Amino acid sequence: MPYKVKEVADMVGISVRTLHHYDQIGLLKPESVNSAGYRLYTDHDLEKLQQVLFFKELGFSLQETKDIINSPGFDRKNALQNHKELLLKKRNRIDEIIKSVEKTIQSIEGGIEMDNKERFKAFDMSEIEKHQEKYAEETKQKYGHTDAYKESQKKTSKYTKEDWAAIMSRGDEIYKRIVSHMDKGPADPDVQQAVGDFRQHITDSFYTCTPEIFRGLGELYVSDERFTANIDKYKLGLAQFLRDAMHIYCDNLEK
Amino acid sequence: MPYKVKEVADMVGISVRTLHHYDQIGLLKPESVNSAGYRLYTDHDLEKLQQVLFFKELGFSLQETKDIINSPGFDRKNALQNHKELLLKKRNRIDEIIKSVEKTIQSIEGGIEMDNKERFKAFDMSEIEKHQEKYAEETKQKYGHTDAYKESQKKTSKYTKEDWAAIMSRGDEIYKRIVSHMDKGPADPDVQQAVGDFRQHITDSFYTCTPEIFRGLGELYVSDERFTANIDKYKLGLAQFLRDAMHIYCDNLEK
DNA sequence: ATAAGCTATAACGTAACGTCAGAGTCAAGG
DNA sequence: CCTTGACTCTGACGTTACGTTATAGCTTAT
Repeated sequence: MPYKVKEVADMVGISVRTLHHYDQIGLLKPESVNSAGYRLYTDHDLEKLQQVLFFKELGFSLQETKDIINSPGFDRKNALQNHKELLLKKRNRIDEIIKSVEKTIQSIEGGIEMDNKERFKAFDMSEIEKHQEKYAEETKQKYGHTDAYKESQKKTSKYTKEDWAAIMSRGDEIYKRIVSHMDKGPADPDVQQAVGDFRQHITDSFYTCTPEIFRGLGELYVSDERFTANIDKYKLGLAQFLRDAMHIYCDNLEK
Repeated sequence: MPYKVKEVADMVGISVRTLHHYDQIGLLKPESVNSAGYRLYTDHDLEKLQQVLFFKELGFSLQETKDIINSPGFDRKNALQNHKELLLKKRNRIDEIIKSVEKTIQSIEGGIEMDNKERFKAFDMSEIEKHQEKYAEETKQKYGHTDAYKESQKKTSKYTKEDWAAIMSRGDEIYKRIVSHMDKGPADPDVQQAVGDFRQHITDSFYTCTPEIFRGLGELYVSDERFTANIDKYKLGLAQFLRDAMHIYCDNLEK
């Protein structure tokens, strides 16, 4: 009943290496592994693989795909609706390019010059990219209202003024420690140590900070200017630096 | 009148780095460069860029694209016809995927299982890939340069100055050895031995030198005066002598 | 029991750029 | 005339999503 790598690979038209890779980065881990270490995929895994291929077709990176389909708020049906819309846009783009090809042929035949705006407007991806970003943003926001959020609400509701002060001071200390090591780059052991402490601090004070959430948090620090401004008060560029360091930290966790 | 990098980049919706890259690999070099080293693109360059983007859209690698559009037999109009066909296939593929998405939605709503063949057949690329290969093959043949050319490009691209020096010196040595035996005629064993070494040298340094290619090369040495002149620098008449010796060598191989 | 065909991990390679760093260029405004 | 900000250059290392190769263990049919 379970499928081995090559069976899956042949069935869906991808390489064995691709499946290995997806396993490695934690995007699609087989439901089980036998005693010899062979990966065994179930129908459920294939369903997930289909999802992955949809996202891939639409130009999402594997990391984004992973973040989206693993987020607690992920709604498969809603995702598929979104896919359909994006695919329609993609088709429109191809139609535009086809028109552009036809026009170019005509311009050759008729000896007519084509102007440059005309020549390149069909390649425009901004519409599609916008939709993608919106989509990614949407799903990210959704999980702001999930378990982590609830847990946080519950914990913080009981905090006294003194508790808050302690938490803020601890955060302050960690930020400053990171700033003091900034010159050594985001991958530096001391920085990574501090980043680990930071994650623990969040888990202790607010909610269970999973690697996924932690990564998302890092992204937020650069994408939301309110966060950026607040963090950069410690040192200009800290937000970006922190995001990078958190990213590296999460990457290392997965290995 | 000429455009600078950023102007082009903004006009077509790609990055400056991409243009740098295309220049670097020789895919799209600007028509001119000013005294400060600034790249200056003309309308003609933009036309070529449009071609490149078409090929890119269709999934050709930059190397393939380069080979195709630089080949003497390249016919722009014919290429565009081909593009149109491929784009139509691509659109069909997207239509299939859209159908697949719809079916998946239905299967969720209806609680119906979708079987695995069904699930993945839309992602199939074989049709498109086949067309691409056919296309690439077609234009390649027109050129006459085949795999040997490609192999040579690949090998030689990695050579350092030292490598080149070694190769040239080895060729030099072989030529001189042949000259030293010229009085004994092209069929002489020592000459034939040297000719064999020469063929091996070509295979090692450039491309798999089959007997057919080797024979053709010999012909080239007398038919193309640039080759003749170069070889006759060692000794007047060497080119003709070498051709004869290579001819005999190949005849002997076939027996 | 042995070959053929599959599996594993590890590690290096590749394509098409992205992303700095360090330095020169150029047009507009003070 | 000089400065400043936006633009340009050339390296050169980083990244993504795998491809490729090497080495070794497993499994199945003859």
